Amino acid sequence: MRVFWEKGFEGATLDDLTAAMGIERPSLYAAFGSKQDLFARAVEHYLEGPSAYFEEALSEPTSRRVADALLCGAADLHTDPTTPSGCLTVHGAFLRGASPDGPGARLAAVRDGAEAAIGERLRRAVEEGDLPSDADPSALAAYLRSVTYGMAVKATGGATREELQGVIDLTLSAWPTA
Amino acid sequence: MRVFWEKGFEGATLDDLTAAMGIERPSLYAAFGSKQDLFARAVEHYLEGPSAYFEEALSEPTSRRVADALLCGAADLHTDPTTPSGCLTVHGAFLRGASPDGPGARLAAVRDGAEAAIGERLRRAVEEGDLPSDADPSALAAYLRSVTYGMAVKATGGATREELQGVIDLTLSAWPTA
DNA sequence: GCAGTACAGTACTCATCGGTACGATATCCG
DNA sequence: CGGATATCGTACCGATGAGTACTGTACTGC
Repeated sequence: MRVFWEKGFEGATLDDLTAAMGIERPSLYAAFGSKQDLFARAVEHYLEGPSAYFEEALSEPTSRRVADALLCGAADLHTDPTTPSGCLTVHGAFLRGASPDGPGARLAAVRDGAEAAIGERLRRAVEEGDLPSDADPSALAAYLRSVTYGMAVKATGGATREELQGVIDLTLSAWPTA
Repeated sequence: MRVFWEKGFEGATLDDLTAAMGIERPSLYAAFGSKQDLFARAVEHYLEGPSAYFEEALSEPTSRRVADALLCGAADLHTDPTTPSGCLTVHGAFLRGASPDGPGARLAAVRDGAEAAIGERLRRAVEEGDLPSDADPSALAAYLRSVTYGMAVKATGGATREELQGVIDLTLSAWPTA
């Protein structure tokens, strides 16, 4: 997973992958079938492990705390010194092949699903009166995702957690209150 | 330029490039030297052409108008139907090689330079009283760049100009006033 | 009209990538 | 202890990428 995270799908060669896993190529193919299948498994692990903050964030009681948890979770993850910088799913947004069943499409679905989930959560917040009735949950979700993507790009380029905190603070200062 | 813009440095093959230019490989090498050199030229043209909105935006009279022009210019560019989606420099943020003189490093310098230029402009705005004295120009610049990068990622994934406008509106609602 | 030169295009080289066949080695069961 | 089997690793294959040598042609200068 870390190899894909660090180098992306195309940047990760089989030599990289086998070296990181301590197994040889035939074993890898016996266990996973293909590079694409292995990547799919890596994405699953990423979503269940490092990116698990996401689901937890959606469970926060107020929309503002949801937003804060999403942004801080992403910033923590993208600058965690024990893991590669940046975001696996954002890294995968720039794949050569655009085949509808390829890894790029899968990641696009993951990203779209995440934004939709945030939108749903914020829609509930409007219903609960936690957000003003004229707030646009979809736009707020797109905003949060944009900032998150942007932080991933900046983290890939070497931004620090502190810099990203400044971004988060400004982002949240735009958050509407009921 | 368009080929690199659309496919990135590594995604653009020599066949793509020669086909787009209507010349053959040896002519390309005679004229530009190498793929990297050609890419450097493409980046120059990108900065001077499509991305020229940037310098104009910095000349806007108020910091808020600077921010608005930067964000709208980026959104327009990234969703212009006559050009590839997304941003050449963001696309290049995810290159395999990390060689200090490679195309990745060059683009990183471009991105860092852009953020620094925005920071400078906003610092001036603080001095001029156009921004409150407790505003943090660097943080605001990082915020603008994050949103811009995020819009580029979203545009690459197919976001529309209208969606991005929602992001811009929210982004600017966080803008401090003197 | 002819020699010299510059150029365009074809076809090649070398490296690397994803994926696999095959031989060597170890393991398990009778 | 022996043989079938499962597993591991080396070595290979076809495809594709960047970069280049070579040949034929057109054009210039005399």
